[in-house]
Amino acid sequence: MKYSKQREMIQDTVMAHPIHPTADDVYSLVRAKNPTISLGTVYRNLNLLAENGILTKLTMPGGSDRFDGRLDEHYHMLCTHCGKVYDVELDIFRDFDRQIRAKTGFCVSRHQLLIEGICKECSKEK
Amino acid sequence: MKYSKQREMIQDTVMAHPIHPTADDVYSLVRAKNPTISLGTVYRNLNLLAENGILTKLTMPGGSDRFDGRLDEHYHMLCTHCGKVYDVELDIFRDFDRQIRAKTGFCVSRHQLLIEGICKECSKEK
DNA sequence: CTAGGTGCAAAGCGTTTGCTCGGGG
DNA sequence: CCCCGAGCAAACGCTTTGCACCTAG
Repeated sequence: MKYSKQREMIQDTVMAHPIHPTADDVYSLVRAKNPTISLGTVYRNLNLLAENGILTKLTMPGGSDRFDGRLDEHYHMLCTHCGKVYDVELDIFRDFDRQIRAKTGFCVSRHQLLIEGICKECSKEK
Repeated sequence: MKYSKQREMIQDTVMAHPIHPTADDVYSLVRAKNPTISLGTVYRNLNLLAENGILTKLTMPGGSDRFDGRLDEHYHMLCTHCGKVYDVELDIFRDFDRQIRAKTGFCVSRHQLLIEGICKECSKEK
C-alpha cells in the first residue's frame, strides 16, 4: 500500500476518536484539517484500511457503517436511545469458534456481536 | 393490524423458506403466486412484521437485510464463500445479559450475533 | 516514468415514501 | 362508509465508481 497523506489522516482520526465514527463523521473531522479532501477518498481509504486489518468495519442495523480502530477482541453495545456505541469486553467467546467447528463444521473467520439496549446514562434520565 | 392477503402471503413465504430471504427474495417468491404485488408492499410488510415481533430482521455486512421467521433464541453464520446463512444454537448466552448489566449498567433488549466464515460444504470443495 | 491515489461528480443499490385507488371491518 | 393497506413511481441516503489529474517511489 503506497503512502498517502490523506490515508494517514483518516487512520489517525479513527484512532484518535474512539467513538466508532461513521464515514461521514470521519469526513467532517478530517475536513477540519484538510478542507479539500473528498468523501469518496474517505470511503475508499476506510475500506482499504478495513481490508488490510488496520481497522474494523461495524455493520449497524438501520444506519451507516461505523469504523473502529481497536483491534483486540471486543464487542459493541448500541444504545437505541442516544445512538452511542460502547465497547465491551467479555470472555464468553474464549473457545467459541472451536465449539462451532465441532458442532457444525463451520470454520469461523470472524464474528460480530451487536448488543442493543439502553445505556446507563439514558436509563438514569427517566 | 388490519388483515391483508398480501401480508399473509409475505409472512407465509418467510416461514416456508428458512433461507433467511432478503426483501427481494421474498418479492420474487411471492410474485410467483401474486404477480401484481409491489416491492414497496413487501418492504412495508416485512418491516411491519418485524416491528410486531412476528419475524426478525437481520443486518448483514455489505448486503441487503434478511428476514427470519424463527423466533426462538438462536444465531447466524454467514458463509462468506457461498453467501448462505445458517442457524446455530448455542447456550453461551444463557446469563449473558445479566453479566452485561452487572458490569456496565447497560440494559440489553436484544443482541445480534453474526459469525462469518466458510461452511462445511464450501470447505469440502477445495 | 508509472502505478496507484485524489477530487469531483455521477451512478448504483437497497430501502422508504407520497399519492391515489381499492378492500377490510 | 371510513380508514388502513396496496400499487406505482419518485425520492432518499449511503456507498461505490469512472475519469482526468496528481504524487510517491
